[in-house]
Amino acid sequence: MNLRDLRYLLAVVEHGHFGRAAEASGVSQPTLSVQLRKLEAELGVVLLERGARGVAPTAACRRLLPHVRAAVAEADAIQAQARSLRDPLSGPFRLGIIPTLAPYLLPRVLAGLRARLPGLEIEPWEDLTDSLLERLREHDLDACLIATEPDQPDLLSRPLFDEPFLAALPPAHPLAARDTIAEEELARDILVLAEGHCLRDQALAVCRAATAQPMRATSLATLMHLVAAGYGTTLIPALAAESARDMGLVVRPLAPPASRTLRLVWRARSPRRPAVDALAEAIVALVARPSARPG
Amino acid sequence: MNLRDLRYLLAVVEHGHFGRAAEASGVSQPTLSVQLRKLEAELGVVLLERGARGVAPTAACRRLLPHVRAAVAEADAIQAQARSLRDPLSGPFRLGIIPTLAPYLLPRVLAGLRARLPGLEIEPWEDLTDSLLERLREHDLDACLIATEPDQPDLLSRPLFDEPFLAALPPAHPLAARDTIAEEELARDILVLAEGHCLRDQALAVCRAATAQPMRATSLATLMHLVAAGYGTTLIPALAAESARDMGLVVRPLAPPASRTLRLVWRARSPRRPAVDALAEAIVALVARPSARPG
DNA sequence: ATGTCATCATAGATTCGATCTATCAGGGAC
DNA sequence: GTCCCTGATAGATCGAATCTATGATGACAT
Repeated sequence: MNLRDLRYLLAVVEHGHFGRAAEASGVSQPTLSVQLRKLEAELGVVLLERGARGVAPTAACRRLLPHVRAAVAEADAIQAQARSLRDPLSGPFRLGIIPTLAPYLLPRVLAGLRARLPGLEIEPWEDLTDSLLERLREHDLDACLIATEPDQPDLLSRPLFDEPFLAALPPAHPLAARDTIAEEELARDILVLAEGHCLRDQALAVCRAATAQPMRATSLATLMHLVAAGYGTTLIPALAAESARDMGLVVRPLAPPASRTLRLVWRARSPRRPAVDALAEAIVALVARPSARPG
Repeated sequence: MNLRDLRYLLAVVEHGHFGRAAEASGVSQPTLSVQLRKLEAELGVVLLERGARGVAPTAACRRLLPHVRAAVAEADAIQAQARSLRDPLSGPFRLGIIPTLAPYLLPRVLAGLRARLPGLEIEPWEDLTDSLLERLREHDLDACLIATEPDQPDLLSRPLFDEPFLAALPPAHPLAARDTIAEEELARDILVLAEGHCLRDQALAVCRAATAQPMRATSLATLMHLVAAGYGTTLIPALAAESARDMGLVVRPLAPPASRTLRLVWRARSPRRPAVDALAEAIVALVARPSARPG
C-alpha cells in the first residue's frame, strides 16, 4: 500500500470523477484508473462504483475513508513538522549540567538563550559528571556542561570560560577580615561535597588537603548553609558567589587565584554540531554580560 | 514520502542497527541505507545518528516518530478493516423501506437477518418511494424495498413476495359482520394515505374511487387509528393485519383478492449484488416462516 | 601498535512499477 | 441511430527500488 494511492483515492472520492481527480492530482486519468484498481485488488475490496456519469465510493470505501484520511493527514504532519525542524538551531535540545553549576548558571542565561536561539528548546538535566557523560553517549543528552575534560574518543569538547574559585567563610571566621585568602589557610577546616562532584576533587586539589571528614554535603547549597552555620569554610565557584552572599557568607578571592574551566561536551558524530556551537557562543556571551533575570 | 520508508525508519529506530532492521524488514542492508538517506533528504532533517556500534534517532527524529507511528498504524488499520470488509456479505448495508411496510416487516425479519447474514449491518431508512429511489441513485442507499416497479434504466429489481390487501373496518361498521368484502363496498367511505404513498394509489385503484376527502393520514398507523375511531374504512397490507387487530379493528379478506408486489431494487452497477441477492432470499424465507420476534 | 571484526556507505546492474499517449468500450442524451 | 462523455486497456518509456559486491571507518583485543 502506498500513500500516493491513498491520495489518489481521496481525490477520486472528492471529485466523483476520474478525469478531474487526475487533473487535481497532476497525473493522467489512466494512472488513476490503474492505480486504484491495484489498490482495490490489494485490499480485496471494491472501493469505487463506476458509472456512466462519474464514480461513487462504495459502502466499504466509506468505512475505510476515515483511516485513509488519517493516514494522509499524519503523512502531512510529518512533512510539516520536518519543515519546522529543518532549522539546525531548532527543536528540543537536552543539555546536561553539573549540580555545582546549574542553579547558578541557568538563571543567568536561560532568558538570554531563549532570545538568541528562539527555536532551540533547551531541556536542562542536572546530574554528576559521570552520569551526564554516560547519558550523553547513550544519546539521552545532546550536550553537557561540565568542569573537567572528558577523554573519551567519541566525545568532543570545547572550553567556554574559566570560573574562579572563591573562599566562602562564616562572618565570624578569623579569616573573614582578610582581603584575600591563601589556599593553605583554607585547608584546615574546609568542607567539601560528596564524592562524584568534580568540585570536591578540585577543592581538595587546590587546598592540597586529603580530608576524611564525615560531613559531605550533597549539594553546594547545603554546603554553603553548613558554612554559614559555622561548621567550617569552603571553596565555591564564582557564579555561586551571589547566592553565598545572600546566605550571609563572606566571599573572598584566593591569592594566588585558582579556577575551573567549564566545557561544553558533545558526541563526535552528533548531527547537532551547529546547535552546539551556537549554544556555546551564546553561553559565553551571556556569562560575560549577563542578561536580566526573568521576572 | 512513502509508507515503506516510514516502516524502514521505524525498524531501524527499533533495532538500532541497519543490518538487523533490514533482516526484520525482509530487505538488504544497503536498501535501508539508501532509502533512509533519501527520506532524510526529502524531509531536510537528519533522522539518524550513525555510529560504529549502531544507530540512534536524533532529537528531530524522536519528534517525528509519533506521527510516523500513527501513519503506519492507520495504514495497518486500513488493511485490517479491508480484510473484514472483504466478505461481500458483510459491512454496512443501507436499506430503504416504504413507510407502509417498514413498521410491519422489520420486526418480523430483523432478528432472522442478523442470524442468517451476521456480517451484514443493515441500516433501515424509511421514506416514500420517490425519495428512496432518488437516494438509491445517489448512492445514499444500497437497496430499497418498495411496492412498485421502478422503470429507470440504471435500476434493477426483483419481486420478493405478494402482499394481499385486506379490508380494515371499525367493529361497529355494517360490513364488519361479513366474511369477505368486495372492493366496491369499501369505496364508499374509504380513507387513504397522503400523496406520495404508493398504498394510497393502490387503494384508490383497487376501489375505483377518486376520493378528494380532506383526511389524509401521513402514516398507516394514523390511518388505522382513524378507522378505529369510526371515521371510515381502509385497505391495509397483510403484514399490518396483526397491528390492526391489536388496535381493535376488524380485518377481512377481499373478494376477489387483491395484492401488491414487494420488490427489492438496486443500482444496476452496484458491486453489492451478492449482498442484495442474499438479502432478497433471506427476506422471502423469513416472511414465509417468520422468526420469533426479538425480546 | 596493529590486526580483526563489525558497522554503515557506495557502485553498478537488474528488476519492478508507475506513468504516459493513444485507443477502446459502454451508456445516456438527443 | 448517432454523438459525446465516461472509465478501461495496451504498449512503450522512464524512474526508482533493490540486489550483490565492495569500500570506508571506527572499536576492540592482542
